[in-house]
Amino acid sequence: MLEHVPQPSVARAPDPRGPAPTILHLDMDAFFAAVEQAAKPSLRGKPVIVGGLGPRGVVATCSYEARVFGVHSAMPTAQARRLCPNAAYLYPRGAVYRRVSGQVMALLGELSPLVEPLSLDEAFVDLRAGGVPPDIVHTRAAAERLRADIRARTGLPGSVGLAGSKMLAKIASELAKPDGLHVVLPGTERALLAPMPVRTLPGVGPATAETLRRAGLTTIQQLVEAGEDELVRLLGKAHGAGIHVMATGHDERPVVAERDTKSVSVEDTYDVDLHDRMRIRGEVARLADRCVGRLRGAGRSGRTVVLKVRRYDFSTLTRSETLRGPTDDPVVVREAAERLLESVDTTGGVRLLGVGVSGLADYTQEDLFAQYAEAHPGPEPAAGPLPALPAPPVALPEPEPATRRWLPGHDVRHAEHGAGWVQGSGVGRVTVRFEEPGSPAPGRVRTFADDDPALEPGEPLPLVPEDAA
DNA sequence: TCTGGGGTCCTAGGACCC
DNA sequence: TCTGGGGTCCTAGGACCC
Repeated sequence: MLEHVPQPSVARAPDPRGPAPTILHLDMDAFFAAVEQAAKPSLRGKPVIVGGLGPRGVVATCSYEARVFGVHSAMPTAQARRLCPNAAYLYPRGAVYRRVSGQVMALLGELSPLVEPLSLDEAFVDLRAGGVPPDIVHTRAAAERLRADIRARTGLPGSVGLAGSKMLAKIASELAKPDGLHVVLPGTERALLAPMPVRTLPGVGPATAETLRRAGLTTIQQLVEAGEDELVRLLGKAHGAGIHVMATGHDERPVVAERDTKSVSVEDTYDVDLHDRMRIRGEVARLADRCVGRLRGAGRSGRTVVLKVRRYDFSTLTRSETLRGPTDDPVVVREAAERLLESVDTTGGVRLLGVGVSGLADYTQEDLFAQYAEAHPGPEPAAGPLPALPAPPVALPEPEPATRRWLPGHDVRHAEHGAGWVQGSGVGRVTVRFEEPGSPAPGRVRTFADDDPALEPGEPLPLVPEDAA
């Protein structure tokens, strides 16, 4: 799991105590919830929970005010409602988070060409590659400037860890939260790690932690004392060795700027289990089309089609089929997914279906068609066995028109009252709070009929006026 | 009123080839 | 003539991450 690649050679003599803290890890604080609080003045200082709001939804992110009640990420939303009934419950606004993330990543790009995003709200930066002198004074100054720039540009707090490796930089940003900076000084790494729980190490999740606990190992210090051989015995070769290396404070993984996407997938969990086989087939076809839509959006094609089924009892299985060549043809992917479904027993009901494509190539169907036409001049492709490739490029079916649903948290505009967001809806009514990111105080609340012609979906507004940066 | 959605990487067995 | 050994591809499942 760990790649042991030597770091680029250093212009200065390396510190004998360990590498200078030139790896920066940024982690935005409660990102989705913080964006919502910035966008909606009435929510500032209040518990905010962003996630799936249906009967099977889970919390994606919650504000610090909600964490006080015991709410956390990945908790079922129903449980969060019991713990914190007065929070604001909002559907995620993915487009807004992606836009803000783009602003943050752009600021990181100004620090160094070596930026490795881990998600919308997290990234590693190799400061040395950005020409920041590898000493604590300069790296600390760069980190503080970054935090200030992020706040000025987006209005949001972010925490930063600085250390000599990715592992320790990430641990440091966790220590820095909320809205702080933590630097791991060279030579202090092992003492910092020693008392921490094994779960602190990347790659140690619930299963590994339980295996280690049964062996009497709960702290990182104990992992070091157990030794590599024992960890390999407990966890297997690759995992055990990797965990041992990290427990001793070593982590040579380089910051990698551009990772290639290796798979594309979509999945849906249904509010109630699906039983009807025709319905299930129809859903698989829809998912295949959505998956191909994403695949094409990325300008890619793929060779292996994967069907995922989660049954009523949460048991999950996958079936896959590898085609002769990569495709981005919705018909090909749909038919493969439907074939795979034939081998799956769905009696008892299905709670989730998913379709994915892996084995990605940098081609679209149009490219393949052009390639084929070039290689096989003539009116019709031969009907021979090998190149199943080209029927002419197939268009994706039009997505079904978006039904007008008023989801809590989403933006609306009223002909008379202006911009606002949905607070709640039901029984033919929708309640809207009229406020904008720059509003000085909580906005006023109005309730409308949910088919009021004066009300329409609105565009999200910038958190900070565009000219502020 | 249990358990989302989007990914990555690793393992292990069997097929197949040389 | 009773059982090679290595390498790659495919499939399925699982752990982990945010």
